[in-house]
Amino acid sequence: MMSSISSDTCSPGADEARSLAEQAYRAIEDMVVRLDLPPGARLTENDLSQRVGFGRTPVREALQRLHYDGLVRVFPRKGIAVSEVNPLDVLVALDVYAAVERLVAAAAARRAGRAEEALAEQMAGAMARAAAVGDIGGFVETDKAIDRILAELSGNPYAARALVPLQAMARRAWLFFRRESDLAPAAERHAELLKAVCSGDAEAAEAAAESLVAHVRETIKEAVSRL
Amino acid sequence: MMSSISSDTCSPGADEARSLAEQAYRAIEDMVVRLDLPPGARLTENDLSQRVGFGRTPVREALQRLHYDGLVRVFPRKGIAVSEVNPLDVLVALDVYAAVERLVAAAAARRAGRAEEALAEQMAGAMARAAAVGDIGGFVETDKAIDRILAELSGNPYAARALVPLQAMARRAWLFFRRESDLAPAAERHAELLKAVCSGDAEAAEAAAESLVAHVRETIKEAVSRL
DNA sequence: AATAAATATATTATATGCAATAGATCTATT
DNA sequence: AATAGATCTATTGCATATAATATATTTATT
Repeated sequence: MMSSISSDTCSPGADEARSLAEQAYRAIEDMVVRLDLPPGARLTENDLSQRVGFGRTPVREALQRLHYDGLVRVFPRKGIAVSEVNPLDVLVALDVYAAVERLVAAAAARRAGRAEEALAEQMAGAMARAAAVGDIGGFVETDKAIDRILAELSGNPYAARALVPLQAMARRAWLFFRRESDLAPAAERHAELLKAVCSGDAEAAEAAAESLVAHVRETIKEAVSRL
Repeated sequence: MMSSISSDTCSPGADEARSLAEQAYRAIEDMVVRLDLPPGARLTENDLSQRVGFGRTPVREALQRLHYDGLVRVFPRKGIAVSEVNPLDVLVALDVYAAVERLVAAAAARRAGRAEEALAEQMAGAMARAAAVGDIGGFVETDKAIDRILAELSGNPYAARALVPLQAMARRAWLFFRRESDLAPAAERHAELLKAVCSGDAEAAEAAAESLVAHVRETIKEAVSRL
């Protein structure tokens, strides 16, 4: 009977049953973003197949998604490479990121209620703690979680979808260029964004989103100026 | 030697050698957007395989891209369906479309020069003629060409990339809901956008982009009000 | 006749095999 | 020794076979 419209455009949630291709995507995306697979690293479908334990097909499908996301480059019949982190490119991408993230933040603020406050504070706390201890893994994990929450809260799956590759790129670039001292300010910006959203003030949320992107921009510009 | 950075994030140009998967994507995308495969139509990988003349693998890869674009829905082990045109969803997507398209229009305006004027006028003319004669095929073709030109001119491949699914969705919805009388105004909006971009006036270009999206919005709202 | 179980069918998900090709290595020729 | 050609190797692109599963159909039972 084909059922009525379930609003999901695409990806299954965190705990749902996932295809091997989906698992492969998440695994490889994570390795790329966390710089575990560093920029420029050469990959082959076979390597990754064995690494994640699935056949070539799901890995190949994952790699195509990563290619669309701009995280890897495919050289036909030559191999695959993790994309370089080009700071000028990232700055260009950040313009798009800012525009869409503002929209998401504003929409989320308009829809947020008291119910979200607890979760938001929990996230802000987790991120602040991770930052204080220098726990990069935890920081990134919380960052991803916050992005998921805002996307969900915004009620705009199209914005969320557009954001996916931009977030991946921004996150990776930030991780690549960041210094130890950037952790705490970033956590602070996230906390302010969450607070603005929960307060229901759309304009404040937009400003907070802009401020967050500005921080990333500055981190990258500073790194460039050090070259 | 792996060559230096070629700025392409992804898709090959119009005339370059294309993989079967790329060809399949373009063919099926076109059929979906032009409503040749109508909303709700049931598909199978095998059907499409035979229809486009390739094996299942490239068709499957194309379908996955279309899935990410939101043009088809995949029901695991049940089949595939062309997405319905949900006007409320489209209106949500148009908010994102507007935000990104404004950015693209502004960037294109800042980078446009005298060289582009001829092409722009040619495009505007082609679209106006198609509209006058009621040549939907030609209209859509020109519309796509204009989008490609603006994306190229903007110098922001990330915005262009984000726009792809939004343009497909907006185009399809517009084709679905439009009436004969919408053709000419749409062509007019496109012409104004092109003119604003070529004039180098970023603010005017943004306004023109907004006006174009507003026209789509109105077309859809009107259709909804007729239901 | 109605219902439940069993079976068949349709379809995607995954694995694997083969083809095409880019690049590296080896060989022969001068 | 240097170079051109040939051959080998690695790698993705594509096709196809198999597995898993959802749905439809049939059959048996009451």
